[in-house]
Amino acid sequence: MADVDKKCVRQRFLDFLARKSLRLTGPRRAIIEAVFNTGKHFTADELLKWARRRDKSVSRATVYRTLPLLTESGLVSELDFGKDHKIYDPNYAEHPHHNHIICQDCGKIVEFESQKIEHLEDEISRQLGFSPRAHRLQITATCEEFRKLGACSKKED
Amino acid sequence: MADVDKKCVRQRFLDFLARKSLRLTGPRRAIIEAVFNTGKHFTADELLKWARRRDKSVSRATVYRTLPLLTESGLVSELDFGKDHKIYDPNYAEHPHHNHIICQDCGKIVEFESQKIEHLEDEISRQLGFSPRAHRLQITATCEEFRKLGACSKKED
DNA sequence: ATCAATGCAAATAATTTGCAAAAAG
DNA sequence: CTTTTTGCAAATTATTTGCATTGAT
Repeated sequence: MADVDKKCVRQRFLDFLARKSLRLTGPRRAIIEAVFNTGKHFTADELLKWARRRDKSVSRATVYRTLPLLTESGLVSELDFGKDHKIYDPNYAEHPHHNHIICQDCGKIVEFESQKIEHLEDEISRQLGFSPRAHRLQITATCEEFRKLGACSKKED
Repeated sequence: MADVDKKCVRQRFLDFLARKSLRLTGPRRAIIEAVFNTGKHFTADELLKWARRRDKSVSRATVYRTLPLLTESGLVSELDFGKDHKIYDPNYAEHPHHNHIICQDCGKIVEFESQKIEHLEDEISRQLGFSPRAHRLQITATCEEFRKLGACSKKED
């Protein structure tokens, strides 16, 4: 993601705040910077850590109060992989229809899009009497590289 | 689902218990009956309620300790719709590859299968260097019937 | 008898909330 | 100044766990 895009998305969120007459405070600024300077998925706890690097005083409560604003703005989406915590995805604005592959070996989350799958989803939904509004497709997989080499170059952290 | 199937699935779970030398106790029996006598998705709390109809003494802890056995057996699957609780699906054994449509209007969850989508999922996974192990596809939709008539005959409870 | 399974109550852990103080517009 | 936002600590809620007791094999 180019720096222009990051700036653009951040600006769109600032506009969102302005539109709702919400105030741009120090803690909020730190959280926003943290969110839109990463391309990675993150948890509430990670976001708190990142935000505190910019402003030591940011509280956990403020992070939890800001996350709903981010998802409401449509610029971040909430993921759920069955863990006890939610994962947030800052890549929603650029690719609103993307899906996820979660690697069982390295934990990495890879994103992909498919017009074909989406078209089939629409078709089936209609047949069943529904109008699709959103979809979530998650594939759990093992990594071929890991199977062959016993290690995975995609491994994070 | 025919009664034969229910009996069959229940029997498969009893076999699973035997294979692992796990004991068939009263509370477990009540929980098993409750699970395999419904075709509906359920929460831990609902299962507790149903099991207690059969055996008043069943404790919440036992329900929570039995659920992992059910999923481990492969006869029930765990769903996650981003709510604060998990939902369990007793229809896994018959249709291990099914997907879900969640109606925003009436809350109903409809199941469907699609070979075509699954084939595309496999293809894309391979292209990205993965071997797919499991997949979860959830479509959130609105109900056409509701849109036209202002009411939804699928509405549950 | 032996060891797994239970109920109970207390413990977890992520998230939410009440409230008085601080800061934005 | 007025209203929103904050940090703190306490509350919430689904789920898990320690432990003494019960029950299946």
